[in-house]
Amino acid sequence: MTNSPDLDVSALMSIAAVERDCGLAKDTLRVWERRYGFPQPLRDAHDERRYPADQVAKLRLLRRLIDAGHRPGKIVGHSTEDLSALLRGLEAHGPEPESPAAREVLARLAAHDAERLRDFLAALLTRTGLRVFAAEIAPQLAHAVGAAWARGELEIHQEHLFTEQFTTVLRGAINAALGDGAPRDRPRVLLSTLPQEPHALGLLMAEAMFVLEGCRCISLGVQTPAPDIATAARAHGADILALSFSAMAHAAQAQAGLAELRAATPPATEIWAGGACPGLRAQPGVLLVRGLDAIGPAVTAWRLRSDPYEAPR
Amino acid sequence: MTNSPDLDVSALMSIAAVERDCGLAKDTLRVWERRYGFPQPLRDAHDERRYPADQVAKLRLLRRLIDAGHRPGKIVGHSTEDLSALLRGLEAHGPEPESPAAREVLARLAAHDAERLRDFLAALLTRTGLRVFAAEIAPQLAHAVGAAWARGELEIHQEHLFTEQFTTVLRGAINAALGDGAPRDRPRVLLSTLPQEPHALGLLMAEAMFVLEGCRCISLGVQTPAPDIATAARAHGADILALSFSAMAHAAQAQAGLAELRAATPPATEIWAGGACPGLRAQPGVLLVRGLDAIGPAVTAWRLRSDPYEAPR
DNA sequence: CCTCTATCTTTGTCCTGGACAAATAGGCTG
DNA sequence: CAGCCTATTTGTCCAGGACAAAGATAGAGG
Repeated sequence: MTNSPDLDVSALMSIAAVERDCGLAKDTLRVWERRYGFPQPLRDAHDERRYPADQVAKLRLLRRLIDAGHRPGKIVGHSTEDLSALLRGLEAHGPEPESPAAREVLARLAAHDAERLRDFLAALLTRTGLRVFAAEIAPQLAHAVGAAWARGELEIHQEHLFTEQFTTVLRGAINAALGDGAPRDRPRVLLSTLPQEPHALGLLMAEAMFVLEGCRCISLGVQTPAPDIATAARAHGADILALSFSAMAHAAQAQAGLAELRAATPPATEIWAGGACPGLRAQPGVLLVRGLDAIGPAVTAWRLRSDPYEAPR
Repeated sequence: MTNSPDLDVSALMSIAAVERDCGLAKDTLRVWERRYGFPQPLRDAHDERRYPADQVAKLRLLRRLIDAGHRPGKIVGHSTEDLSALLRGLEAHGPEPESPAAREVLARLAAHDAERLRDFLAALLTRTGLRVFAAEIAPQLAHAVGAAWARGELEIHQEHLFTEQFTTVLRGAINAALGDGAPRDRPRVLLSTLPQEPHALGLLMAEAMFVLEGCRCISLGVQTPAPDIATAARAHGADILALSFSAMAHAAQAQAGLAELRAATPPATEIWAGGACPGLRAQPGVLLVRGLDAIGPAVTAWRLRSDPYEAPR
């Protein structure tokens, strides 16, 4: 018998399964093996790679650390325990200590209590009003959850749960706000993110701010290719294109995308970029809107620019 | 000047972009080129493949036809027009050729009228009620929009716009439905999709059906890795895991993901799979729920199974 | 004539090992 | 300390070969 300590090899994950689970491309997995000697999968009867569960676990940790800014070559040699410790140590000293609201949210996430999480968010929204909630509380909470995830205190599914509940509450509030106070006709704002940005939270917060200013908002959701955003801008006669870039976005890619978009869009259409992405810079023809609080004044300025004679409301 | 008829090559799609867009693996794209002589991408300055838009469009058609049961070798030689005709022929045998509601939605999308599109959807919902809307109208509309996109009649941004408006309306209705009729405690249903499935519409429709049955729903949103879904199931004490697979999903990948999920989840937790994905099959430990109408009876059956003595409401 | 089984063909995925540009780090100078 | 230049790191691409699983086809037997 050959299957004494090693269970049947075919039960282990194939390279395709690992790619799905860890988000590391097959090519990357193979080149790491060649260069760093890790991972070191077994081989099945067809001489194909089979990854034991512990190696997959380590790969997941590596992925998260790399996303957080570490380099593969520096950390691939460490033990799984060391990596966990590293992950925990990250952002242990955030700029903000952590608001009571954020602590409450994290506690409810830790308890997997979806309903009470949503109730809490809804109550917070009612108490503070949409403006304060969207401009101050929401980014704070999103940041706290992101940081907790990077520290390894939250599982991915808990982040998903937060996103889902948060989206529900905020979207509901935006719709309610649309009801009272008929929006003005202008500016027409088209909101989206570029293909490399799958996070919808920032976009939603921005939409809330625009709606509060009485703008006419059209959201395309996330990950619209630049040429399609440009086409949509023309089709809808948009005055402003609002692009959101989360903290995880890559600044260089963002700049390239914005340049492409600027080139494809009529000059009369303004492009506004914002979000927590570090290193996001203004460039010719692209207005950088730093923070959600800046949206209101920017819209006022736009209205003055566009029609100085219309009295402000 | 070298850029006479051929625009800049670097604007064309890379092999990775085509993989994302068409759902055909890089290896597959290369081996097709070698075997069938199609696609035949240009090469950029680094001798890397660059795919013109028309070839990508044909690849999308091929993908759909293959999912519908055709073999690559038999159809790869046909022209784009022939393939469109084939695809139309397939969909002509659908249950309805195209409902008046679908035609109306497509018309409003064509006019880029976001607000009237949403008003129309909301009115439709009010008129028919959530049950009929979610179970019958919604899939019909989603299918019609998907088909129109595949036929090249809609731009991507119009599909995005539809998704966004549709999500808003349906999510609002689900929340309203949560208000009346306090849900029963069981079953607890955890909803999500696997990483290869980014479409949220099917998931949302399913959630509506579960909520109407008085289930306690927890949605993780889309693209949760299988191990994380399993962890979440344990954490929430879920009775049922509901997975959605859209028409664009790859049946083989879906099966593999479901098998992985089944292996990682306690046997007491049921796994239900559904959606428009062609070729989706039941497998040991996974219940195939064919169509949204089947959710109600399936929940009733679950309740009988789980507690035969509790009187049905 | 239909059904089941055995053989042939098609097709997706995996493999090795090489290459290279983009991103990042490190060192230097003003 | 900021800005520039160089070295290293790292992800992705490539070619072309191999093979098993899935699908089609043909033949045997009811």
